Parts: sequence; structure tokens; C-alpha cells
Amino acid sequence: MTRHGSTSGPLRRSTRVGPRSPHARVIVPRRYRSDRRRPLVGRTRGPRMAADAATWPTVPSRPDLPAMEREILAMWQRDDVFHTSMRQRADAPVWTFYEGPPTANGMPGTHHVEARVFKDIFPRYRTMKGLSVRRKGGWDCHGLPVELEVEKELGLNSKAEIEAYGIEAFNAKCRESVQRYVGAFEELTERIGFWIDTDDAYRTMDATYVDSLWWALKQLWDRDLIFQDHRVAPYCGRCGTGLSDAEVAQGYQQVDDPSVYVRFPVTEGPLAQRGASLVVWTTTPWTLPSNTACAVGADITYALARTDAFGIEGELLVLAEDLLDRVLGEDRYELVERLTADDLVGLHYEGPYDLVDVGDADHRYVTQADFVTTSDGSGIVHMAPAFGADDMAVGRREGLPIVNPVDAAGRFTTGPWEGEFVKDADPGITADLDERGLLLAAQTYTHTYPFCWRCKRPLIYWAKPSWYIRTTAMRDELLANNAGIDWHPEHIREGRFGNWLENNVDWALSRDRYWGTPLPFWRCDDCDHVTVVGSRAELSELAGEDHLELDPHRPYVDDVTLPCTACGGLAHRVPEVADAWFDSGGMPFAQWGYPHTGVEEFERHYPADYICEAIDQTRGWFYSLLAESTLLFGDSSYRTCVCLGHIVDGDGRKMSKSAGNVLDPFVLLEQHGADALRWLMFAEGNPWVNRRVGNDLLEDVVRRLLLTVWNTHVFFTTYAAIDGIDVAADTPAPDERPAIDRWMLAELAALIDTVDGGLDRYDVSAATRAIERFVDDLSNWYVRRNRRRFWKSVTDDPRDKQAAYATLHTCLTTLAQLLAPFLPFLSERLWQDLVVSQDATATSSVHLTDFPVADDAWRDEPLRAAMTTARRVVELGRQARNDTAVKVRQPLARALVTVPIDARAGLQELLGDVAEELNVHEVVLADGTGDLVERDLKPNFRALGPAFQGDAPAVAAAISALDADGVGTVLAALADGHAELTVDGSTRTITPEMVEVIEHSRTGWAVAAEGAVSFALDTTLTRELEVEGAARELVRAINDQRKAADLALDDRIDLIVSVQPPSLDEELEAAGHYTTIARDVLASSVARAPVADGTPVELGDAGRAMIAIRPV
RNA sequence: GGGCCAAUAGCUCAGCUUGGUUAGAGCGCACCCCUGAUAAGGGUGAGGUCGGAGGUUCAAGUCCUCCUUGGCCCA
Repeated sequence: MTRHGSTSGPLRRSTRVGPRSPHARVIVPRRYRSDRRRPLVGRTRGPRMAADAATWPTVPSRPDLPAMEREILAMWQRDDVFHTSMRQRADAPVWTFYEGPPTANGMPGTHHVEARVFKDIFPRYRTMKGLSVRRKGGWDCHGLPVELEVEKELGLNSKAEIEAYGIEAFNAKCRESVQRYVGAFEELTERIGFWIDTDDAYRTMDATYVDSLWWALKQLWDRDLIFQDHRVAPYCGRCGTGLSDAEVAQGYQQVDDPSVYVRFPVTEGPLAQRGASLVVWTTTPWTLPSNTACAVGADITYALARTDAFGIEGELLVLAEDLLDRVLGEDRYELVERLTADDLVGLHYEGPYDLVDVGDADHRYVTQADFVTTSDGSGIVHMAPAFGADDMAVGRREGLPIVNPVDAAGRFTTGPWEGEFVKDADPGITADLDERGLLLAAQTYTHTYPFCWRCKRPLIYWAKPSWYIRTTAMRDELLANNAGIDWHPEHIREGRFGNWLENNVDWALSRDRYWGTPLPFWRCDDCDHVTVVGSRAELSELAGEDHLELDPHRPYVDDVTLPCTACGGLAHRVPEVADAWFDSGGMPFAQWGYPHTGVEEFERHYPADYICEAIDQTRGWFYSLLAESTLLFGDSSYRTCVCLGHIVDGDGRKMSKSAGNVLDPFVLLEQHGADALRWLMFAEGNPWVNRRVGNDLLEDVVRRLLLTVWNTHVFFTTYAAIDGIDVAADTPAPDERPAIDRWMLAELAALIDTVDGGLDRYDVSAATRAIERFVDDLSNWYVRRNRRRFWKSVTDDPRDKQAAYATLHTCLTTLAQLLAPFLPFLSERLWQDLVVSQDATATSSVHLTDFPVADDAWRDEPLRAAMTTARRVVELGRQARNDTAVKVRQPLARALVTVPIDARAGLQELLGDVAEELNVHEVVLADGTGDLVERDLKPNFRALGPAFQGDAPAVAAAISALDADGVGTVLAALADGHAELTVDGSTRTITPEMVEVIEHSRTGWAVAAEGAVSFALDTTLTRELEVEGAARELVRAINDQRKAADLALDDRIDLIVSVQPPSLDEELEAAGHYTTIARDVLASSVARAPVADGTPVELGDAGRAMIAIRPV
């Protein structure tokens, strides 16, 4: 195996490989000038081949990250890396993830990226941790949103039009529509690196899936958990359809509605004897014929008032005391007596109409309800259970009859207004009430009211028969199972979700629609008996026909009839389909076709270890999953749930088409890359709080993290190529490496712990913060501090050079593994370039590796603490240099450093680094003796507070006020365990932990200090230092020339230099600086001779020079 | 109307679980330094009533109560 740039030779032996190279992969030296103008193009790579161990890939200094990602995608595809990653864990313990199916009824948005990358990261992590994680995809195919999309496409506007178009054709269109968007979702899924098996995905519209849901419904039916009852919902009479909340929300308008006050005479008790009436208020007079009760509020004070406000002298009315002035008018009434809600509850009254016969059912009495307020009306609420959800709830509680004289078109079915649309009947009803003396007042009331978004007609709230799942029967179980779920964030359990479960109502299961799972309920035309069918196989059996291949959708299932199992009559399927939430909530079993097929699969993958969706799913998927698993299996189908906040735009506003601030994820991905978008999702703020996405933020991620990692990678590969470094070669063990190497490895060990622990707890923020810090440390401290070790000649200290490369290589490759779940593309690029290129037998993808484990030999907490101190010292040193305006290039002789006593020992071995960084020959660490330092005491409240309570501030002040002598005395005493202090005339005893000793340098040097750390710089310039500074100046100038001449990093030059005055030239030569200069600038020869057309260089106060360089 | 969440520098966010006396980072801005990782790096500065008001405490960005504003969900 041939190596270029043999490690045995000095750097001056050219390592450059030109076009003559026999190798497919060549090292192209960076051309600084041209590089600056190089367009943003990605690298191109040939097919992977057995690498020359000492050949490193060329890494462009300015990467095209999206292009790089596309290459990686192609590589994964080519090598089938995703499936390999699952296959190699086939026999490992199972860790289960459930894919909450996206509804494929529109193009994917940026918010979809959020959930999908969170769904990706933990399965990737667990796979790397050695578990078997199956990633079965899924699509939510049914539901009203799909139907609406198709209606729009076909130009249909009502259920009647859909039926005229034909259910068969309509549903076929729905199926098509879903499939169309699934394609777009799959493209997004792949592009963002979300590893999920879309080929193996379940679809809620598949026949086997529906079969499973039928089984579930039959289970529930058999346990008497399904029943039919009325349900009040927003409804458009013209369109003949109920509307979803989202649709209702689109159609609110401000309108003037009637506002009528009506009297209901009391018919029992003392109030009746005195001829009193209840005052009720409504903005929907058309509901008055359906009145069945009145509600009062428990905490409201009511009044019996005498008034002639409405034309009857001395009339007695009952209403809330707070509303007397508003309803009757100030000074228009006399308060006769106060009544409590209890005084009223149970009293019967005379209703306004008797359009509907309710038989013997008790009704028209006063009851109590907690939604009654005194903000509007009279404090007595008219109840029409058929036309209000609250009313219905009270009605159900009280067993009130449902009076519903309104048909599906929103028209009265009886009475004087028969055939009239209810809203149109308001004026007639008002006039009728007035004629009959029941109307107290009629005004108009301006409020927002929902209108149909399609036909713009007012919606009504209307009760229609509906199928329910009796979830209230299992409320305690739901709560208990919820308590066992590991929620992120935790407050969901007690808060939003817990509250929702506490107030659980029965699940309204049915929808009067077309594209959904048909309810498998066949009702007998004769005896009304309902036969519930648990599968198509069972259907075949019952029907006596083969329906095994039946498409279980409307209209096909509607055509199947059964003989009634009770009376033998003919049974037809009920018309409703299931709420699409029932579909998705059934995915734990239905995705396998359980129990008809996939029993083993189901058992192996139940329950899920992890699910994740945005917070809007609390009452959606999180609920339907929990409800179905609780009802069917008695437990929760998920153990851990990560509940994400929403994605908003760069200004914090919700993304919406109307606001025009929707970000197309494909555009973002093309511009910034998937890794950038992923990191933004993981690292920007809390996952469970609304987060912003915008181009600025993405650019920041690219610069801050991705390019910093990339720069470090470029640095490594560039110099590794020049040096022909072999990372497999013999390398000093960690404990034989310099302190800074050991420090970096100690940081790496700590990083592994943090990232591993964070991901284990589903805490990505902790992990991403630690990674960002590490990357900064690696790039801006480790690499910067060690540049010379990488570029100096190998002969100087080959072991040290090898150690530096090994340390950086270990950090970068381990970082790649740590980053793999977060940034699957960049991490793969690093792995390929740094590992696979060097070792053909290495694991071929970072995603096939095991998650890194920190080598205990790397751990060194004291060293980490010492480096923190050292870096603070350096910071102060820079400050001191800045203050004195002594250029960093000018070496100085010495500096004095003070640090807290317990930090001294650790800092000792890092002083060399500090000195080099600050260009000071010697840094002296004050040891607390001598007169170079003085000491102050700083009070430590954490200890003082508990000891002295209220006197703590006074004691603290006394400590701070001590003069130098006092400090000496106290410190001497504390050395023996305690010291006495006089505070406000009394004596206090303090102990060592109550004070912190702060040392300051006492010299007259340039000082910078912060807390107990100080740095004092001796700015005295000797002649030797000045000459050395001149030499540094020359190196810088010559390197500028090299750059200007567009030389490669390892090009050799001949140097011609002429320094004035001649004495300085002599001094430079005498001190050996020309040799150092030659080595630093890769000069093969140095000629100290007159330069004709050179470049002038100022050498500070010492002199000046002319320089010229000639490439060799 | 109810529930939950949020509010810290011009911007994006840490810090709050476990209270401790100079509240941090990045970006942006101004000035300066550095110059073979260079469209990088370093330093200094301006910029904070930690949304407001009470309370608990020796001590509150942190704990409690109320309020304001915004978001989400529900009515």
C-alpha cells in the first residue's frame, strides 16, 4: 500500500499529489483566493472503494449541505442502510414505536416536519442502543377533511349533491385523493431523513384494517358499551349536514339576532299563588316551542320583584337580582323578596307551546346548572335539549324528554310554522308570544353566530340520533391508565389531558358521512334488533354469502343484508360511518389486522414504548388510543408520550394560508438542508412550547453548529492528508497525551453521558445544548490551541503529533455517532470521511454503529474544572493585554495569576497553554505567600443565612469591611476552625465555609480580575522580547505573501529578506529567529539580501524589512 | 366563561425542579485586536424594574396568590 506524505519524513517533503497521481481520489490543495470565489458546490465522490489508509478525502471548505444530503440519501438507498439497521437488531429486545398516522388530505407543511423528526430521533437512538425498533408507517385515510377536499374538487356543495353524484364514485375519488397526498408525504419523509417503513405502512382504509375495527366495535357492543342517543351538533339545514368544529370556526359572523324576554308563569307553590312568573331570555325564539325546563345557577341570588315595566300593573317577576336594573329598568320595580336557587329548583311552570306531545314525561320545571351566569339575560336559562349541547347534558341528567319539531332540513314539522326554516320563523313566534301576553320585551342583540361556510346560511344546533361509546363507564380506568403514562411535558397528565378525562363524556362515534369505516351495525327492519358484525368473514356467515373480498366501504356494505338474528326479518346496515378518530385510535391492533391476522405481531408490539404528536392530539389521537386500549385491553397502549408544541412563523404567529406566512418545507429543505431544520426543531426552545421557524433561525443553525463542525472536519482532513496520518498507527494512550488532549477527551466522556442521559429521558434540549457547547469547545479552543501541533514538522515530536490527530479523530468520530440520531446526514458524511475512508472493514454507516460509550480512561473531572479556570485566566489575560494595548504578537516575559486556593493544583499543568495562548514566556501562579498578592474576604450567604438568619446581612457587611490586617487575623483564626467577629457590638463566630478568600495581585502590572481570579501582566519590554516580536511580525507578513501568491498549505518557498537596521538583522540571526521563521513559513532557503521588488514590512519600533518569496 | 402553557438583553433562548447577593449564551449593533481553520477567531462596550402587583423568607428571576398580555384546547 503506497502512502503519500510518509509519516517518517519531514513536512518539507512535498505531500502534494497532482494529476500524475495514480489514485482515483486525489488531494487537491485548497486555493485560498479561488476558494473564496468558488461557487457553492458539493463534493463529488466516486464509488466507495478500498481506501488507501493514508489517503484522506478532499473536503470542500464551503459545503453545499443540501447537495451533500442528497448524496447521503442515495448512498442509504444504494446500500439499503435503513433496513440493514433494523435487520442487524432482529434478535434484540423489542422497543416499540407507533406512528400516529398523518391525515393525507393536503400537502405536508413545516409543522409536519416537527413531529416527524421527533418520531425519528428516539427510534434511531434506541436502535443504536441495541434494541430492535420496527418502524411501521401509517396513513389516516378516512374522514371529513378528505371528503371536503374531494367535494371542492368536484364542485359539490351538499350531501344531496354527493348522493346524486353517487357514493361509489365519490368514495373512489376520496381514495384517489388520499393516495395522491400520500406520495407527497413520502417524499418529505425521505428528504428529512425520517426512517420509517412506508412500504410496510398501514392504511386505515384497508379492508383488513376495517375488519379489525369491526372486531373492536363488536367487543364493545357485546359488553354493552355502545348505545344510540341524541347528539346536539352544529348543523346546516340547507346542506343537510353537521359541521366539524373546524368548519364552524370558519363561518362566524357578527349579526343582529332577536333578543326576547318571555314570562313563564309558575304553576306551583306560594309563588304560583301570588301569580309570579319566571323571566327567561333567548336569542333563538324558534327554540321556545321546544322548551322543557329552566335552569338557575346555584350561586346566584334571585329576586321576586313587583313591576309595571311591561304594562301589567303590579306584576310579580322572578329573575336574578343583579339583572333587575338592566331588565326591568332602574326605578321601575320594587324588590319584594330575595330567593335562592334552592327556592326555585323543582318548581313547575307553564311553558309557551305544546306543539309536541311528550306523554307522561315530567318536564317544565326549574333545575340547576353550573353554566348559568348573570352576564346576559335574566339569570334563568331556557332549556331546549334538542338544540343545545348544554341543554342536552342537563336533559340527559334530568331525564327530560327531547322535544324536536324540526326536520333535517331545519324546518318546523308541526304547528303554525310548519315547513318554515326555523330562523325565518323567529319574527312570527315573537309576534305570537306578544299576542298571547307572554312576551315581556323584544330587542335586537348583536353577537357572533356561526354560519355555514359553504352556503352562508345560519347554522343551528340540532339533536340527531347518534351512536355513542360509553367511555364514562370506564372513567376511573382511563384516569388510572393515564396516571401510568410517562408524559413529556409532565403537566399534560394532570393538566390538559387529566382534566379532559375527569370531565369525560361518552364518545360520539358516528358520522352521517360517506368516506369512513362503516359501522358494522345491521338493524332489523321489523323488530329493530341490531346485529353487530365482527369481520367480513362473520358477515359472510351471517348473510349466507361470500363477502370475504368485499370492499368494506359504502355503498358496497350498504347493499349487504342479513336475516335478523332475533326475528329472522330483513336487517339493513345503519347508514353511519365511524368517527375517523376511532380508526386511528385502533392502530395498535388494526395495523396488524388483529385478531383476524397478525396476532403474534400485535403481541410483540403492544404497548408502544413511545409515541409523539403535537399537543392538539391530546383530545384526538392520545385520547382515542387510550380510550380504545382501556376499553378493549384494560391498559394504555403507550408508555411514553412526547407532546410537542406548535410550529409558528419567525414572528411567533401561527402559520396559516390566509396570513400568507406558511413555509413550504420543501423550499426550506432545499435552501438550508434537512439537518438544519432538524436541529432547529430539536434545539430551539422547549419542544413543548410553540417554536419559531424561519430562514434567519435556520441560517443561524447552519453557521453556529453545522459549519463549525464542518470547519473542524475540514481542518482535520486537510492536515491529515498533508501529513499522511494513519489513525490506526501506534498512538500514545490517553494518559500519555498532553493535558489539553486529556481535557478534550474528558469533555467528550461528559458529553456522551449527557447526550445518552438526555435521550434516555426524552430530553433533547439538554442533549443539544451540550453538543453545541462541545462543538464550540472543540473548534474554538481545542483546535485553535493546537493548530501548531498539527502543522509543525513531524520530526519535531511525532508522538505528540500522532496524539493530537488521534484526539481530534476520536472526538470527531464519536461526535458523528452522538449526532447520528439528530443530524443523520452530516454525521454520516463525517463517518464516511473519517472512518470508512480509512478502514474498508469499518462499519459502513454511522447508523449501523452502537451508541458510543465513554471510555473510563477519558474521565477526568478535576481536569475539566482546571481547564475552566485556565480559560477564565486566558480571558482575563486578553483583557489585560487589550487594556495595555500591547499587541498579542509581541511576546512578554511574565504574568502573575491568582485563582481560588482549591483550583491551584489543577491549573499548574495548564499554565503552559495559558502562556502560549497569551504569548507570555512565563505565567506564575501565586501560591498565597509573599507580598505579590493581597487577600479579601467575600461573604458566602449560603452558609451565613442559615446560621445568622436576620443578622446575616450585618455579619456579611462586617466580613466585607475587614481591612488587610483584619483579613489576616480572621484567616489565621479560621485556619484553626473558627474566628470571632464583632458585629454591632456583639461577638459572632464564623466558620471557614462562611467566607471565600479572594486574592488580587498587588503588583503595579496591568491587572484584570473577576471574582477570585486575577491576571497581572508584566509589560516591561526587553530587547530580546522586541526582537522576538519582530520575528513574529515577519512570519505574519510572509504568510500574508504566501496567501497573496495563492500558495498551497504545503508549497515550499525561497525567502529573500532584508531587515533594517542591520543591528536588528544581526540580533535576529544571533537569536536563531531566521531558522524558526524558515520553519514556520516552509522556506527551503532564507537569503538575507537586498530585495529589489519586495514588500515592505513594519517591525514595530524595532525596524522594518523588505521581503520577497519565490515558490520552489 | 373554564383548563393548560408561556412572558428573562433589540432578536432567539438558557437559568426556575433544589431560593444564596455581579442573571448567562448566541445573534445583531459600536469600537478594537488577530490573520495559514480566515466569509473564521478574540476582546471591550452599549443593551435587563427577569410582564405587573402583593405575599412567604435573613435572602425571590426561582416558591405562593392575584392581575395583564399572548398561544392552544374546550364551552
